[in-house]
Amino acid sequence: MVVKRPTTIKDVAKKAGVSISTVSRVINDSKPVTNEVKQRVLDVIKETGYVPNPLARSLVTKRSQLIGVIVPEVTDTFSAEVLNGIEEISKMYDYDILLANTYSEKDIEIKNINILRAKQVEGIVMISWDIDKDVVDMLEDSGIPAVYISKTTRDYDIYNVSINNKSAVKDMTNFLLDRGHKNIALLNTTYQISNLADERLTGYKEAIVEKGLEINVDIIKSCGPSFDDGYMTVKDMLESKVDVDAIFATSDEAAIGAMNACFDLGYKIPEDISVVGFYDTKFSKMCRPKLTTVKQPLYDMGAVAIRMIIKMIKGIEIDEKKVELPYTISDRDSVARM
Amino acid sequence: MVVKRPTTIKDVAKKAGVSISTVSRVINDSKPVTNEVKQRVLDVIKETGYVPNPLARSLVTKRSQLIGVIVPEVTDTFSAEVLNGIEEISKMYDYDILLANTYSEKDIEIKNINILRAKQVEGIVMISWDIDKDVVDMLEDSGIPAVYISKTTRDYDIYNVSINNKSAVKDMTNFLLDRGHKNIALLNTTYQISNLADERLTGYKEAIVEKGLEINVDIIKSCGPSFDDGYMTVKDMLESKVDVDAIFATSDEAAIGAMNACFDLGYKIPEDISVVGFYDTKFSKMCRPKLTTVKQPLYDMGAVAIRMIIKMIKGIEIDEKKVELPYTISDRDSVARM
DNA sequence: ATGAAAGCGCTAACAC
DNA sequence: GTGTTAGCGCTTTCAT
Repeated sequence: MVVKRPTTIKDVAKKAGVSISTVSRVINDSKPVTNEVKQRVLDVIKETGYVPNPLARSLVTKRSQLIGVIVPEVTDTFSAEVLNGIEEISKMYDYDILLANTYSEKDIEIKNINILRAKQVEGIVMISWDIDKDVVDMLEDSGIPAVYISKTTRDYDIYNVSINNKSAVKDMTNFLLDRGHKNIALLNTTYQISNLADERLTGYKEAIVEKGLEINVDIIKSCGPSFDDGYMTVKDMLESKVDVDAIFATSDEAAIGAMNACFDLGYKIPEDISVVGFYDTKFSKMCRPKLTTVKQPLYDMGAVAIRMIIKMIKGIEIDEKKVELPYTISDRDSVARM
Repeated sequence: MVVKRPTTIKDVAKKAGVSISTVSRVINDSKPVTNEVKQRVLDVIKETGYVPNPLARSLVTKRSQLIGVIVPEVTDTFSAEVLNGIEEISKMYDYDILLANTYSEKDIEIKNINILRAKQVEGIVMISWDIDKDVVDMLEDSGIPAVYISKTTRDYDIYNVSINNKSAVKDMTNFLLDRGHKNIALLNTTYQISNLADERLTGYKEAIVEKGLEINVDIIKSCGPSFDDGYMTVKDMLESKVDVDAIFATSDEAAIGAMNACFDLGYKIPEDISVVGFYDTKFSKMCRPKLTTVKQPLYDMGAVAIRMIIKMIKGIEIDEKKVELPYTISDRDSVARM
């Protein structure tokens, strides 16, 4: 395993009998070069397999061709699919992805932002459930273009890509209502803060009230996003003998937990109780019955965020700071027509 | 959003009234510096928030503190959990992760290796289902330390982290046998090549034969790794009325597909048929009954790979090129005692 | 113990 | 159109 010294611009220049600036002009197409000379340089480059050292280049241009991506959990399906979009689009623009994981911990977020800054990333995409004020301020201070992919932007004046949670929940609630359901339980995902949960709750309530029905607080539950959270919440709820003909969980995993709780207590889905989820992750097609859920354009959210970042890097004006992407309802097999 | 020019070593030197070499010595602790001077420099650094520019540093030291990670699919659970281990450990050693996705396509793999090389990564972790000879040669040629996390190394002389597939399959087959099962169907995951499938098949056959039972080729099936693959394969198999009292799928998703096929055809799990999987991804706890499966140390595989890379970068000898990590059987609820 | 100076590989004035 | 030169921010001899 011999490590050979890579060819540099000097080597190419010497071999082609030109100056290094000419070589630079050829590789960057930055200034006109006589065709004959250009060809000679190109030949040498091909022959030697020369690749410009991006470190040296970045040092002088101040451009690293690197974009930092901060995710709460690589293993989280939501993040992974968004990351997928980010990765693919950034490659199209010759950017590379510097990845950092935070476990949703503010300290780690801040630490990672510092690392990414030091590595000279040109922009940062921040995926997180909630957004901390300190983090926003810090990113703002750094002057690095930043786009958030967060479920709630709170009231910060930041660039953000998401879907409209309130109206998504409202639409799904209406969907259930239109299918004849009257007692729709809401398993509202909570994170550290209630801002997002509030938005969703509002959507839910609006739909119910507009239908002329009453809000039943006994079937509105705060509940974590995991399978177990959904399972336990529904188990408790059903055992307390409330009237429920549909369950809307604001996470697919919780919805599947809910389905399993129903099964275990002898309820049939969707005959006895309908269950719907949120996100349309791959889980939703793996359970039986297949889960009806709000489909969010995760890949596109990543793609859009990257395109925004690149615009910002280029100094192109962006009309809207907060982008809301369209969602749809994936109607599968877990909702009855009553 | 004012972009302020970052503090450089020069600024610090001037402010502290010393030369830039002294500052360099202080930040790298590379040569003795008088305590008093050191303190002065440290104060200025703190005051200005100076962070050394890693690009400039890398340019002279030839060390980028970057490790390239190539994955077949960010959204794949296996890759994501391995990536998790890689990310966490590399941060511990002050390395950052440059991420590239390949969709298991050789051309993209090669393209990405080139990009990573150009970005001066010090090492590459390559996660892939199968390993292409061209890729191996290319990586070898580049002289960049590389560790593979692949399910099969074929016969290449490469650094690889995995589990022993043959013995894992054999152990699980024995587990089923010991529980009294006699007709164990094998859903053997196939990728482009059969090398890995062969290893697994051998493990399966050895267990059966050593128990003095006969191999029944009618219940040995090649089958993709997805939910649908498992579902269809098992549906076909059960409809053809073969004798089966257990199904061993070499992927969790296929196993869950298998479970669903059983349900749909009226078989109870585990009473009528036991089902087991492979990997222990999060799916295995989300289905009912919970899936008994071979648990692989995915996080650790990433961690071990990174540690190997770092050793290689430091020029430390590595005793074994191929590391096999221990696996266990996660015994949950999908296997009967007969 | 400290400073001066060279140079990592490249781009971008500036000359000609 | 092409070459010369000055840096980018840093580490590392080499003097002192």
